[in-house]
Amino acid sequence: MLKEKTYYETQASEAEYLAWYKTQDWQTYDKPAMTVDNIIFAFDPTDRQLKLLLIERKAHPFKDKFALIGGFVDPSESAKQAALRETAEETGVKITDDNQMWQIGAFTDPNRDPRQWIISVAHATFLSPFVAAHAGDDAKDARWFAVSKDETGAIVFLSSDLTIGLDDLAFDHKDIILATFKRIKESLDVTPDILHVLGDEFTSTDALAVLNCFDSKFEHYSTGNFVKTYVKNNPILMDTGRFEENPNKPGRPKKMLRLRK
Amino acid sequence: MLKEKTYYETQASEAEYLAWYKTQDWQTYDKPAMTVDNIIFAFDPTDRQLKLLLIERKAHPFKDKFALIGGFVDPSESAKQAALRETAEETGVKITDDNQMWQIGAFTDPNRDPRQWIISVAHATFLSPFVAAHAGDDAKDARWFAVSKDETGAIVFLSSDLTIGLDDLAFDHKDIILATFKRIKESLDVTPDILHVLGDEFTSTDALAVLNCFDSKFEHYSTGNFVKTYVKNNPILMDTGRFEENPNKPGRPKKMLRLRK
DNA sequence: CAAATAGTGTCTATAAGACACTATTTC
DNA sequence: GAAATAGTGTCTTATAGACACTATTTG
Repeated sequence: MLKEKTYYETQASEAEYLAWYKTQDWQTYDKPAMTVDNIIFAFDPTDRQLKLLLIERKAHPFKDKFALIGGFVDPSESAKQAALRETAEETGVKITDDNQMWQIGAFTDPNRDPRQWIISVAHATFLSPFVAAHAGDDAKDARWFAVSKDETGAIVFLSSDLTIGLDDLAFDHKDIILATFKRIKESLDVTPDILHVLGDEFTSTDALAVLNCFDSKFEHYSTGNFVKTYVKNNPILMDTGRFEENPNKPGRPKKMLRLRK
Repeated sequence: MLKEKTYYETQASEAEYLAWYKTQDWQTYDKPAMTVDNIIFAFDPTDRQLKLLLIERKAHPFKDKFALIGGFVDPSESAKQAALRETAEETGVKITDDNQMWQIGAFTDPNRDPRQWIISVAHATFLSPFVAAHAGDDAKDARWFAVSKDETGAIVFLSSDLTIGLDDLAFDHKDIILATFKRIKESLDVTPDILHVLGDEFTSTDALAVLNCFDSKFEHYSTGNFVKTYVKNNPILMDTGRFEENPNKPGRPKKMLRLRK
């Protein structure tokens, strides 16, 4: 028997090896279930704020806690394909631009789920357009939370009648979200893909509002310096030449910008 | 039956739910096998070059191709713990500093392994000290390759009698290595953890040699400008006040630098 | 016209990089 | 002293950010 294995592994052709491999009944290693969790960001045009989609869990474990959107990965798809599928199912939005979804990483602590060995590959999604949230089967509620910071600088999520902190989240979603914010912040000057939440064209004011959620250096930035640094000199943003239509507000018309390809 | 499930999921306490959960015979989702692949970098003091550890596969699939060090993840450990264990097994070096190993990401294309559904969580390791390579059971050979570039700028790996390119590697290890180089390059100015391959203390010349493998902007950098930018002004490196011992070479004695904590 | 808002111009401090010059060692 | 190597000083240029000023719109 060992001879046969050695023959196919080292003497036969790769095609022969693979054909033989499928016929064998392998004693396999233990395997984890694989899920994806999706950190979905979008920009709410009503109040011009960056928001994060969370669901309130209906069932144990972590009943009544808020959690990221997630689901199992199918054997025929990659983690990214699963995350894209879940995004389309949950929001109705089909992400087309590859830069609108980043893999953040695999979260693999064997105790991260109290039920069984379940790993999760986290993806951050920069959704556009903004759509209303609706709860699926496993959720009591689904809603958009504005991304904000408390007095101590910790990330908090605000909705009309509820404020939640990272410690209020289910599973290891605190870690996942922290890793996501760290990654987005570190990439901001090079690949500010988070701006995809603003759609194809956007104003410098909205861009600053979004960037400020990740790096407070933008807080005291004038639109003037922003445009100079990120549009005139840098290869990141560009001026479309168009202006905002129907602002319904006083003020000089805003230039529409977009990400360079 | 459905009533019982609903009761435990939504009415019972979480402890009761989990106790009940373990008694159930769940029809599970298909699960992938989970491996780690390890991109192990080290600095060879003999020729003062950054090197990458690859093994030559003894058996199908990808027989005779070079590949990253890898192995299965145990249900009791995280992917990082598995990668640390594999590193210790393969090299004898026990990594202690958390910054010496980064998770690069999960590689989950369902066809990445021709045999079955196997995902891999890639980790980059900045090994120190440098140790000789030795082939394990599944390898015909294990060796250190100097990290270099060909005329077109593509990454190539050099050893005394063999040059291999990314397309010569097994599985999707080309993608894994490309993602690793990209990530290290992007983080260079903020977290140059790759310099851990140099040990606790190192010279500016060696640091430049390592950094140059990831960003060619260091190619025409004088040690003078390097020290000014990365040691005097920046919070990344610092001068230890000591000098290199026994250089056995002409030239002004080299200052020893180290990464700030 | 006042208020609101955004974009431009200008100045200053800082930093990066080029490069000549100095320092220290081996042979 | 010549060759090899590393570190320092200085100059130029580019850029970030502060901030005053200008532009455009609503009411």
